[in-house]
Amino acid sequence: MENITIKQLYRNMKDYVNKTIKVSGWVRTIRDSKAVGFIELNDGTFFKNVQIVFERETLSNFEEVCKFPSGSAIIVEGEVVETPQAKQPFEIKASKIEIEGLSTPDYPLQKKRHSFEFLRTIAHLRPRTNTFSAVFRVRSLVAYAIHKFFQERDFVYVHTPIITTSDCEGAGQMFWVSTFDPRDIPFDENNEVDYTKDFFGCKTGLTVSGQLAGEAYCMAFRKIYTFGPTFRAENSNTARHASEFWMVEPEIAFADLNDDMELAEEMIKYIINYALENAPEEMNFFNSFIDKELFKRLDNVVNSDFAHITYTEAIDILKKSGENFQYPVIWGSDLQTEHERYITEQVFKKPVFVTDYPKDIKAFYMRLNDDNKTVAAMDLLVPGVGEIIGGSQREERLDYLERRIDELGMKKEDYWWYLDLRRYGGTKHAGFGLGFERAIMYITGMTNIRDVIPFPRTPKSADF
RNA sequence: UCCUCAAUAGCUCAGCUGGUAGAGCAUGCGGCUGUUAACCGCAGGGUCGUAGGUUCGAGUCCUACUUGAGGAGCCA
Repeated sequence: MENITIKQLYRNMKDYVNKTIKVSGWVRTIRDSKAVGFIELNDGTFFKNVQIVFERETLSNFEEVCKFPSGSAIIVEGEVVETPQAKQPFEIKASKIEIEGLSTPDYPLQKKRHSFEFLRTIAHLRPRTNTFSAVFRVRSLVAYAIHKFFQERDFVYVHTPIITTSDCEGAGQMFWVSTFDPRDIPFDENNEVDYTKDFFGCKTGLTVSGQLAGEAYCMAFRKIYTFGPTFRAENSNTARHASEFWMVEPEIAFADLNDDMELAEEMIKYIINYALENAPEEMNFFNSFIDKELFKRLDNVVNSDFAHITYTEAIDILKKSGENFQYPVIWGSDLQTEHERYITEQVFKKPVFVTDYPKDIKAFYMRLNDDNKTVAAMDLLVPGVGEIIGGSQREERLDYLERRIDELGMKKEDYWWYLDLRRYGGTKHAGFGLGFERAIMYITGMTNIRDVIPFPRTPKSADF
């Protein structure tokens, strides 16, 4: 007998109607009465459940089935029957129900709403709930969409190192990687930690960004992207920060900041469309139960051009807004969250690129503009989530880059290979970093980054 | 790291100005000819986050700590 997935059933229902098939999955709930019972069965392949009907008269183990606790894994044989009047389009009249793995009555997932906080404490079971089933299927699809988007455009996927000596200057605190015995760390004659005795013979950490390495491959393949885990040891306690997250970092050669923004906008629209087209049930669920404005917002993103504004213009708008901001609006200081929110949520009500920030608040590798005060940087701000992308045109002029490294008191030797890229046929080039989880939050309407990562790592929390 | 709030049954919460704990859901048992967050009846279930303190008496007041949430900083 054919073993059918619930996805197949829903997608090609007509092929199975009035046929006897076999399905297997996990019991979400069971309701029973004297003569008949109903099982909500989910087999993992599809967001929706299939309803299994079982009757005392026709099922030999009726009593036993009634007592299956939620969560039990079962195998069902039965006939597919159309039910046009009912809530669900069809159901399965069971002729045989076998237990594969029994659950227990203390199964933590009840037939009721659970708080996301509680579900985080059972992160190993939460993918069995509607919300997390939807989140993580969408996460998977969007990851695929990102590869698809870049591969269709001839980008080369580069695996930049996870363990690295490059700390990308200011991108964030690193987790250090060492095989030292923490109770017995060797020191040199200056009483400094002697990293020459460590595993790699130097100080190493987990990557905070693959960008610098990405640039090297960009200078060979022209268009590249990275997509991998990123680690930041920042003591950030917000709904938008995690210590381990995934980042997408494309880098394009012979390209300037405008090309960079075009790419970013095209990519965001592409992945949103991909989710809407390939996970309609999940997206409908988000729109109904997580964020009632979701479709409205996403439609607005997909169908409108993103706004563009320079940092200086943004300061101007904020100053003239008449809003009573908690933090003063001063040219030269970074935009505060309240400022960013005002611009993207109140002024434009859609994604906004803010460009050309003062050089002193941005990283050393960003290209100096002709005004000598600002750099060719861009942040993409979106309503609700805030900064979802940060990018820039990179400084390709060797003398400018060296001068900047000196100004900031950094050591040129540490960047020898990065400077080489400018020495040996450097071109203008640009790139950006997309916070993958922030994109998932934006697409699903989930408001906490801990709920879009299977087993999230945040300060004081690395369970599972 | 800072500010604010929270922690009571498996879950979600109530518990007033201090007088030794309650509901709904879940679970168990029973009932119900088709339910769909099923319904009806009965039952079991709590050293009130931890450690101190004030008090005749603390879930309730005070202190510290832990964990969580929201906001801020940092960023993606």
